[in-house]
Parts: sequence; structure tokens; C-alpha cells
Amino acid sequence: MALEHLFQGSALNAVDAKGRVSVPAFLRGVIERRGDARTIVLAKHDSFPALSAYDPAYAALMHAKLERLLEKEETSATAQLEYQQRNLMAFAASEEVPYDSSGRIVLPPMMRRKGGIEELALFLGTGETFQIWNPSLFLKDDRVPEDMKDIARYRLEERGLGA
Amino acid sequence: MALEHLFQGSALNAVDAKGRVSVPAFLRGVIERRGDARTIVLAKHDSFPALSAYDPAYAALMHAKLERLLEKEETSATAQLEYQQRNLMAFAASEEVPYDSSGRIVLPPMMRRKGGIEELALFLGTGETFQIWNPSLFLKDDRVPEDMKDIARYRLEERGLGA
DNA sequence: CCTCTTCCCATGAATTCCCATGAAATGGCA
DNA sequence: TGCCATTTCATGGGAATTCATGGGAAGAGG
Repeated sequence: MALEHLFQGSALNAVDAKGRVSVPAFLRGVIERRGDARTIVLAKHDSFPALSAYDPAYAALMHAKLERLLEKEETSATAQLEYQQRNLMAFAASEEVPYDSSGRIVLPPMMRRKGGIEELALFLGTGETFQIWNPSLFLKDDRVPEDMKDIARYRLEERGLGA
Repeated sequence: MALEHLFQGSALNAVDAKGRVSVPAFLRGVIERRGDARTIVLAKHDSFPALSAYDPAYAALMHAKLERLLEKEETSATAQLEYQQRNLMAFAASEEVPYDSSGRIVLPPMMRRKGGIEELALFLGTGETFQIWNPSLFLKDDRVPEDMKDIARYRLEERGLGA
């Protein structure tokens, strides 16, 4: 898996009363260079109380990869089961949402709940995918390195929302 | 990892009111020989109060290396977490910035803060990557060899900014 | 007929692009 | 080997564009 275009950088955007959020332009750029969709796929993150997001082209790639693993004969029964579940999660438990001409998506209510997202959305590039966090949950999570929290704090300050 | 083109040399450039800095031409040359991007990736340096910079191709290489590591390792919970953390640091804590036709980048405010960079930026080639320092911090740092500081002093004098 | 959603327009701030300049470096040519 | 002509660089300033965000109108569904 060597994707040419990787998601990186961070941004903190507002979620308005209608549940709309701007997807940062630098992330949209990657999405549009990877494929030509103006769409993102949202899913609950495996291990964090946040959302995982990526472009449809990446979703297709992941699907193909899982398929290949399933077809391998050496794959053990338990591994098979795990792949099945992953596949189920990746597709059934995800939603594809388009962004409009100004780059905004409407956060589907279920995703908003699963990601614990309120009035602010913290976008974090992680290479192949990116994450969307409620900044408060991010700052609370023990597993998040302190240096990363600094970034979140910086983004909050930038908006005049003191740490 | 044997990159053909290495970053070397030093330069001291001004940061203007808009946060713009010229990336020295000799560094841009290396970037463009390594790939064809006109873009650099900035990150806080691991151990110094400075920025670390490189080209997107190098970033992709690093990413691929991490991926390979993960696939070898057991997918234990701790290994997974470590992977997540590294990915966050490597991508969310970095920013990719393009340089314009005159070779300038805009230092993102967050990076400027993290690198402690004010009105002057000291560029130092270090082979696979290069560093960007606030020259005063560079001269203050105990870990920097005296010979290196001489280079910084020379660059400052060159500009009539006596040490 | 009412509600929820999608589309469209408005706006201020931030960012990018373009042009201009002088200094320095390079190259050519005598 | 010395001098002049070009080109490349770093840098400034202003104009034009993009971005994030708010609000309202139009449309779909119950």
C-alpha cells in the first residue's frame, strides 16, 4: 500500500446548528487528488472515541485487501472471522457523505453521536486516513501523546477558546 | 534508505510580516531532484527547539517504513496503540506547505511557534532532511557544537547583524 | 401543511498570486 | 584575467482569490 497522497496537518472547525462542518481545504485537496470524488467516508474509529474518515477510493482499496486476505487458504478460521467483522464494520457501519461546493459536509447524527462530536470538530491527518475528534475528548484521552494535545490546545487558542 | 540527493549547506533568510520565507535555492534543488513536488513538509524537531523539514517523497518513504514494521509485528493491543500514536505524530503534527514560483513558503503560525522562529530563519542541511532554526536559539543551545555556531555567527555577520 | 434537508447567496478574514526591485552570482568575451 | 551582460535570488507590496461560516429560500417527504 503506497498511496501517493497522504493526509496530514490539523485544523479545528465549527459545527453549526444544522450539523454542518467545513472539511479543511488541505484534506479536500488530498481526497480530490486520490480520486475525483467530492465525498468522504465516515466510520467510528476502531480504538478511539472519534471518527475515522477517508475517500471512497481508499475504502475500495481496503475492501480489496480484505478480500484478498479472506481468499488466502492459510488464513485461520479465527482470522477469517476477524476479517469478516472488519469488513462488516467498514461498510455497514460507515456512511458516505458528499461535501458541497463550499467544502462542507453534514455530519450524520449517528456519526456525530458515535464520535461524541459537539460544536467543534478537530481534524487530524494520519496518512492514509484522517480523524475527526471532539477536542475535549481528545484532551481527556490518556492514550494521546502530550505533544499532540499541544496541537489541539494551540488550535483552540487560535480561536480564542482558551485551553 | 540511501537517498541519492542530500541536503547540505546553510543559509539565513528573513521572515517577512506575512510569515513568508525563501527556502534557499540549493535546498529547493534537492527537493525537486528527489521528486517533482514544489512542496516541503514541516514538523517540530524531535529533540531541538527547531523545525525539521523534508520533501513529500521522503515523508512517504517514512510512512511506508512504519507500515512494514506494523505488518511484521504482532497485532497486539499495545503495538496497535503505538502505531496509532506514531501516525498521529508523523502526520497530524506536521504540515505540508507549497512554495511559490519565487521559492517562498508561508510558515504556518503553529510551526512558527513550535520552532520558536521570529524574524530570521536559519536553514541547515543535515543529509536526508534539513532544519530550520531561530538563530538565537541555535546559539544558545548547549548541545550545538561550537563550530556549528560559528557558521550561524558568520551568517549573521554577513547580514550586518553582529552576533 | 409542516418539518427536515439541500441548495444558493453573502461576507469578512485569511491566504495566494502577481509584479517589482536590487543585490549577488554566473557566464561570455575580449 | 578582468569587465560587462544576463540570470538567478531573496524580498517587498498590493490585488485577487479562497476559505470558513452564517442565513435564508427552495425542495422533498411524511
